[in-house]
Amino acid sequence: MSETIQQRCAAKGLRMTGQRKVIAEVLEGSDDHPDAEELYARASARDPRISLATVYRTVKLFQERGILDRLEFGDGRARWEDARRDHHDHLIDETTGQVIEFVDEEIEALQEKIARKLGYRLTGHRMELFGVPLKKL
Amino acid sequence: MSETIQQRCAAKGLRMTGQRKVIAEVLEGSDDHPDAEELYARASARDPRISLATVYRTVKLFQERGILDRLEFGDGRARWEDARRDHHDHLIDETTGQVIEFVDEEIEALQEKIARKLGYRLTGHRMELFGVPLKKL
DNA sequence: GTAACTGCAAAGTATTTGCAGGCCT
DNA sequence: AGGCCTGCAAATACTTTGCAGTTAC
Repeated sequence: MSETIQQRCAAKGLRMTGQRKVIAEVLEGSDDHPDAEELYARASARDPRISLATVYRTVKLFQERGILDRLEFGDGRARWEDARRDHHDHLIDETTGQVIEFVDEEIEALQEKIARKLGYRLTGHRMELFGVPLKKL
Repeated sequence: MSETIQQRCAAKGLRMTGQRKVIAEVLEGSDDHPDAEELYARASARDPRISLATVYRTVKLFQERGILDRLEFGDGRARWEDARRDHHDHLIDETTGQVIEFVDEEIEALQEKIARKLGYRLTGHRMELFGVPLKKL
């Protein structure tokens, strides 16, 4: 495993308040894609001394520091996940809202190829397969 | 070229009010990705007899009928484009917000392959390359 | 000690909706 | 004619922010 979120926060010199610790722990223990409200619920369960506003401020801060990735699944709210989770992509079933994680080696190469073709350089791994109308076979 | 938006509306039996005609025309004449506010501005320029609420209702209706695609570029508002535009994908520069359209044959095959692997079937062509941190070379 | 952080509530965006009147077919 | 559509404004949903008090370092 790679460093915990808290370790990365410390490495970046972030002041670790009680609230930030709790939010970091919640995120470390999540392998799904919680939105702010859900994070707030999980964090409040551990420590009620926390507000929704702080959740919003914290995830934004963590994202700016590259600790979290912000995801959008098309339902109008932002979702969050540890930027250090093993690389994977998301496939969203627009009818059910189901999120499927997957990995594909070709995507790695393709990301690189397309970016290069367009005169860009990839500095991260996040990619979304987005908005594909799907039906179960 | 394929059918106009208005033709597809008629084919689907949608009542063509003055407002819907104007919005359809604006969309037919757009090759970018306007949001609701921008569509409202362009439509108002042609005919001031239109409200923002109607723009929202109309794009939602058109999307449900498969006439428009809804895009999300990570800035919190929905963007719209004709679902019949030539197939292409979007690469978003998260720093500048710049949207780059591109086409890549491998993506076609990859979409199909991944969907199949996961037990899904693609019924459309829309895909987004999303959330990739980029830097100009 | 002091600058950064937090809770609370109010403000800000983007989008949706109830209602009374207007317009396609 | 009759139901669908529209404008307006209020409501909703998500997120941000001003301020006064609190806390990490």
